[in-house]
Amino acid sequence: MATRIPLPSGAMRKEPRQARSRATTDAILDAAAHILGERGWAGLTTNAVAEAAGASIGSLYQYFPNKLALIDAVRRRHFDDVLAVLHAAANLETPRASRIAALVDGMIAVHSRHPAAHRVLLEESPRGDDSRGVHDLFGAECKRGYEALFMANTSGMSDHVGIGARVLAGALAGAVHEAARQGALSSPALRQELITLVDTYLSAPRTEAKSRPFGEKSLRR
Amino acid sequence: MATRIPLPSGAMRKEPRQARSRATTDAILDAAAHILGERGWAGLTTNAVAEAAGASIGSLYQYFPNKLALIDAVRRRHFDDVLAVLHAAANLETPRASRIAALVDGMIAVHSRHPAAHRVLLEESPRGDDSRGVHDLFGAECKRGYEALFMANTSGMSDHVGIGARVLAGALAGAVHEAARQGALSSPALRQELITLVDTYLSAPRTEAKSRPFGEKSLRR
Amino acid sequence: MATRIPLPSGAMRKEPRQARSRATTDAILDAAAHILGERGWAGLTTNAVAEAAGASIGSLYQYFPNKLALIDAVRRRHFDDVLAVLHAAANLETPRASRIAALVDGMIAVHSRHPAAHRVLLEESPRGDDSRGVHDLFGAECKRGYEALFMANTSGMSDHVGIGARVLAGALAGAVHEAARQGALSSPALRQELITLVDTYLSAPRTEAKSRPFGEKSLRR
Amino acid sequence: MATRIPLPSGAMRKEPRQARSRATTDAILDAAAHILGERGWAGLTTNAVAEAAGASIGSLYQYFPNKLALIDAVRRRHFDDVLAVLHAAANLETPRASRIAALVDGMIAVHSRHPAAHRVLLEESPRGDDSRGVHDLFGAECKRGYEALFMANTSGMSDHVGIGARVLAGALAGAVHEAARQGALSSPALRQELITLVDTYLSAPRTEAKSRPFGEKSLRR
DNA sequence: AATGAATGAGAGTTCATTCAT
DNA sequence: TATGAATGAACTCTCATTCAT
Repeated sequence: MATRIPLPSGAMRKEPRQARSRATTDAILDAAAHILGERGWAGLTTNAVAEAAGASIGSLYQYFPNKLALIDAVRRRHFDDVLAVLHAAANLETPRASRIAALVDGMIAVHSRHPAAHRVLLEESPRGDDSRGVHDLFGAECKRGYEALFMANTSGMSDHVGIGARVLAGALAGAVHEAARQGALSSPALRQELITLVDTYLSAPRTEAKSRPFGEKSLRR
Repeated sequence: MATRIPLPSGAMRKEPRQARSRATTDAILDAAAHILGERGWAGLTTNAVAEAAGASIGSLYQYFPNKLALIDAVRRRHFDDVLAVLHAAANLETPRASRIAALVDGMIAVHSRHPAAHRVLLEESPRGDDSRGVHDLFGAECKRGYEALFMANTSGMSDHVGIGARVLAGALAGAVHEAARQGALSSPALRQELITLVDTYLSAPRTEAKSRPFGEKSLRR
Repeated sequence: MATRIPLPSGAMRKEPRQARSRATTDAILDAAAHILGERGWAGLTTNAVAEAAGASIGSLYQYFPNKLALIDAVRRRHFDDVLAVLHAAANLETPRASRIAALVDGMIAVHSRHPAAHRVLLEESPRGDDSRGVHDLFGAECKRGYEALFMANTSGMSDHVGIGARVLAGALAGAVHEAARQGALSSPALRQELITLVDTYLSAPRTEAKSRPFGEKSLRR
Repeated sequence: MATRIPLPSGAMRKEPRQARSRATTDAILDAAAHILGERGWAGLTTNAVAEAAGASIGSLYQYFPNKLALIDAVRRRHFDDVLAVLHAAANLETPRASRIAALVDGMIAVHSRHPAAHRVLLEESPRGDDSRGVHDLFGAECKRGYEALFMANTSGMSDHVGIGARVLAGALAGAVHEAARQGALSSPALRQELITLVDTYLSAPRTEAKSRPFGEKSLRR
């Protein structure tokens, strides 16, 4: 594989300010996401990305110091999208149902662009050294977003905010990825079930009592 | 040069019958799962697997015709574990709460062995040629298992069995994987939240009415 | 891992159009022929070829998809050379003796470049998948060439054209290869004996009578 | 490939005196010749030979110190056969035509056992270090045999004995190998053409005059 | 003696990355 | 600035050979 990491692998070699540069980097990122989804990590070669983007391999390295920085950038873009969805879903000025629908619709929309790429991106793929910073930063941001959403939509108080947010995040992402794998992202039934999933989970009665022994009774509402 | 004899890339070159051989192949599979979780697909080299298993690279290839067949075998083992959990959770002779607890506990247990390996295994990693068969077969089996579980634990009827089962499967796996990533698999709070997730989702009122327009009302219990 | 894309294993990955590329591929082919003659098939490693050609192993694979395609290319070049000699030797506008001398001199010249490589090339060395096509095509072309030559230089008619051409082809190649092995390719005595071989063989009286019983008499002139 | 040569690679580890051992070594040699002809040098692996011979790889190494010694033994057997044919063809007590027929028939017979193996064996395949001795010894013996045959069947004197013998040897072997490749070894026409080839070549008028300038005239009888 | 699992050097091939043009 | 030929470290896989049983 090689994966030599000579440079500080910083985000980008040069910020693309010109319109042309911007178009090139976007094309590269799109190509990377596309190939990632289509052929998986094993099929994601820098040369393949460059070719699919209509650029030369040299140009690719003009914008991204190495392969890891490239996929980090793809990931960052995906995080941005997810973050935007989360912010919308945490907006208390809209009714609860709308917020949940916005969350579900947003997640579906986000994953509709490169259906298969995201799971590879999130679940696998090594993180660039820079990512240790950037990725964790965005990961934390996502966590905060989900926690805000969790608190905004949950009725009672709960000391499970951290865990609950992660469970929600994982569950929703998992269900969407699974649907993406089956090519069922656009099914109305999926939408409805996801809403049910999120709605019922967030509606579950919770108390502040720490580690209340779980028993048969607690399962019944 | 060794004229390439494609081999069905199938399961194994030779079935390990002796105790020793069996121990070796198991060690190899464990090593592969371990490395997969520890270093991801990019870090999974056949030599690293052999070394970690305390075997020589030659021995590895005595049992697995190629790298893909190796990870397919790891995947198959994981599928078997998941399947066992599903069967237990679909057992109608135990009370509902027990079934759900068994499902959650089982999934947590299954993912505790190689916390990080499974997401890489399921979400990424190319499928061997043989996998197209074996994997899909197990995938279908899992689907059936989840559908049985869905029907066994859902109160009303629903025409969303297929989608619902997938949503449940994806959500549970996603949440568990996310927790595994955070190293929170053994947290009691996680267990409780997962039970809540599954329980509330399965308890959600469903009707046979096809594509009932989703509105504010349906979100309220 | 790089999902194996079998490639027609065909001629070349990219046709070398530029002068530089052409020089590189030629150097590689020469190096391959050289090593083949010097160290035999067992000594022909792709890395050795690349090094001998003054190129990197990567460059070699830029032009030849695999080792088999490489030796197929070497073979093809040799076939071309042989074909050219055959065409010259079948030219009826020159006197018979000249034609035969041209054949012998041509074959000696062709084998003088890589004295030992050709026998390895023709007698051994697996044929690439593509070769099945290309090689047989050239083989057929050679056969036609030899048959034309046989008919052009034989006095009487014969129903042994096919066999006779092959015998001539094999005999001449065999004698030249044997001489090459002894390093006697440039000996004038060799030239004379080869001419004698070809001349007397082609001059032998032949009749159309099928399978005339061979007896003592037929050996006497 | 490895081809480590640790032992003096002497002929054989132990002379097979017992009948059983003898049968095993013969089976191994036959298997080697068979595979060599069938799959070429690249397909000749020690494990394949052992399996084809119905022996274990361990047994093979009990009789042959390494792969090279194995093929040297195969070669030696072939040389013995050829030598026997040469001796018969040099026997002056039988009429000339019979001698030539014996040569041709013998060579055809020798190559009928493993049609394709011999060319690989003679033309290619590395010589074991021991072979340097054994092979050259047999090679010299063959050369002497062919020279005897050449002198015995040529009418006039000639200073081309050495070259002529080699040309004859190479031509005959080449023609037979070519026929073997085409699967035409048993054709009566082949036999007749080979006899013509040898007969006319040996019958060609030769003088002692050294390097008589070759011209148009010398081609006409 | 015979067996065949195990070994590991080394061969074929890929692909991240550089740099001359 | 853009290109893509060239590079070579690292990877997958084979097979000659050994040795415990």
